[in-house]
Amino acid sequence: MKKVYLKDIANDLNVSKTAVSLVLNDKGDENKISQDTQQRIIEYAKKHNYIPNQLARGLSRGKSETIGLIIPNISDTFYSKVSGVIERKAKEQGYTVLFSSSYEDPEKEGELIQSMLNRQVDGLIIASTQKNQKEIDFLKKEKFPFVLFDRHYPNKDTDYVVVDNYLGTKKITEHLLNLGREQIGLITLKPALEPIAQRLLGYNDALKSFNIESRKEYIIEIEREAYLEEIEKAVSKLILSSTPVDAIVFATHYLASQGLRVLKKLNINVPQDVAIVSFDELSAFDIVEPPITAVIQPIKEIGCSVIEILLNKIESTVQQDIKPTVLKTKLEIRESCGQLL
Amino acid sequence: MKKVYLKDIANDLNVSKTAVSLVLNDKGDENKISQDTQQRIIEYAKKHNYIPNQLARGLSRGKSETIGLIIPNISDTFYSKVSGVIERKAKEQGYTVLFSSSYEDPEKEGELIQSMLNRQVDGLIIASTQKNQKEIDFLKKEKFPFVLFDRHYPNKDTDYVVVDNYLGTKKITEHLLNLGREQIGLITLKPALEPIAQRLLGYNDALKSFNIESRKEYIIEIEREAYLEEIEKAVSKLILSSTPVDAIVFATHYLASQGLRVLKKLNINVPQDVAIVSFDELSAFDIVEPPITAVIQPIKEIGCSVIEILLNKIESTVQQDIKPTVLKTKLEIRESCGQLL
DNA sequence: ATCAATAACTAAACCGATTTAGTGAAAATA
DNA sequence: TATTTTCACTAAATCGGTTTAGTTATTGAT
Repeated sequence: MKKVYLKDIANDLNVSKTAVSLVLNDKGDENKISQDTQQRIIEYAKKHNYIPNQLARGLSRGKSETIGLIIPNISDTFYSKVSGVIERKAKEQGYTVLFSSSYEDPEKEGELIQSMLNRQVDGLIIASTQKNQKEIDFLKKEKFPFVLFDRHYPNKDTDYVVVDNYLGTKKITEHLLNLGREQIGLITLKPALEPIAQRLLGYNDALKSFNIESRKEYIIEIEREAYLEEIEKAVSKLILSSTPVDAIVFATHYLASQGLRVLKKLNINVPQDVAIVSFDELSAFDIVEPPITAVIQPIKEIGCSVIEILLNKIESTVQQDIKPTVLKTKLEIRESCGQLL
Repeated sequence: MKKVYLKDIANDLNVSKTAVSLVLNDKGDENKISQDTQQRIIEYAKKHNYIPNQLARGLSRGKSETIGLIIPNISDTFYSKVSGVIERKAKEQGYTVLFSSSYEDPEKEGELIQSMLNRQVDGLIIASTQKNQKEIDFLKKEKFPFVLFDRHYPNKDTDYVVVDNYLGTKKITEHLLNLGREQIGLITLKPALEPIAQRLLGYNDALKSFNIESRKEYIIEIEREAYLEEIEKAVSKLILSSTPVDAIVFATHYLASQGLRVLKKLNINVPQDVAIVSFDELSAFDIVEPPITAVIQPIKEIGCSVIEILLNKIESTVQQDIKPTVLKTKLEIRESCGQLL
């Protein structure tokens, strides 16, 4: 069975390509194609399994019904879950998703944006490395529809969807303080990224609100690329210091799980010796030993907001306002903080 | 700054579209375009940030440099990790990945295959619901490049990449038997899928090789959609039976983690009261309580094999043989099986 | 001086749709 | 009866590239 094109249908049925195209795009009625002809076209198309070529379609309509998704890493549970939501919602509206991971490489991210643009995506969703001011400016200037999520450029006026990283971290830190912990360490990443910077602020402000001075040596900023090794040093330093901590805040789920791994290895009792909390979680955090208290990100809401804003921008003809969305996190209390001291 | 097209470059530089196209596609030399002209074209393109339209390009070349990835669920850690590998490798070869989740719905999967085809993907990667014989036959008949992974159609002659589900499950079951466990239950899914069926076989054959009779009431097959509730019943049944099990094999990572959750809730000691093992794992399985013994799938190898086979098919002009790939799993022994009884 | 070969291009067809601007015939209106 | 509307279509341009089949002008060989 040979592939069948619009032209073939037109030829075989002795009608014009125009008629076929109109009918198959549900514009037969408004263009007064007779019911009989419509029937014949639709039947023929179905019978011969006509598959329209989206490249041709996209080219002539200037719209590809595709959106580009650029994230740091699809293997990370947070991004894979948000991606799942985004893809499902996009599909519901007829869009397909092209995705690529930047692996935190700004240059790669820049290339990906270009590559997505030349693939004529109708819009872009980016969890950025935050080092591509130029590309973002370009998108803005061209009025190209895009939404940032998870990480935004705080000095740029763009649409974005983030969670309240500041408040989330403040909440978990205060939770520790409320339980009587006072020597609280923070293991975080080098704060190049906005959410990470916000988490540091939240930690500091929580201490401040309890009149506890933030100690430089309690705050350890790790290089992401070498976090597996560095976290071991970090934990040891906090625990074996002359003034050891009695609690540790981990700024991401992978820092927390690796941190717990190290604590177990060092035979430190959690939460008796140190309490731990995590910003963001893994699905197994409730069955690890001990179950880890964490601030949870509203995955579904993030994905839904992102896609809603983007599709609005793509499909509405009037200029949409730029609207930042900041979602609330949720504190999930488990046993890794222990009871009131 | 207006968008610049091939035509514009040609007009502004007083050369033909042909020349511009050839030069920008690195075919200037072989088509004897003078160095000078090449220079001018390349400079102009760079200066004006020329972005070729891939839809147009794809349309005229009959190739989109895109591959389609259809999986049950991008949010599942196994698929998201394999997807990560696939996307990275694809990108290295200049391909971008379109992805969509079928959520185990065969009808949706069928639509996705059609949708990918009309988007003119150059090849397809599918972790199938295994209920789309028709579509698979269609792809075969059209000689369309595709590779199945994780789940294949055992009665169909196609390329696929899977792990040895049979042997993997046999290994973990035998591990339990070697430690002296004899009343071994299996919590698995309704065996519509090939890997699940294979896991059941592996479990049964392990028992057989130890001359232990497989008991019907020890094998519980769960409906995937309702696994969270059903697993509770399943575990209770195995544990509270008049002849309770002393070990449970879980056929997937999510069954295992949910199973452990339930065991904890029921105050059953693992591994003292029951040992547990899992086929496939979550990244936190080493820090849950107790750490769960599991059979590990070689994620990276799976992804690499898939993409290698597919790109080979896409890019080679000669017909490639159909080649099944079966990869080995690895047994990761942790504490959830305890010591030799 | 003549013919073939080569260098440096280009015009135009083509990919497979969508869409604009019409067309001829029949029906409705003046 | 003449004119306008409506009906049921269609020819051809267009989207933005790639590619085939030439075309000149120049150089080299005989």
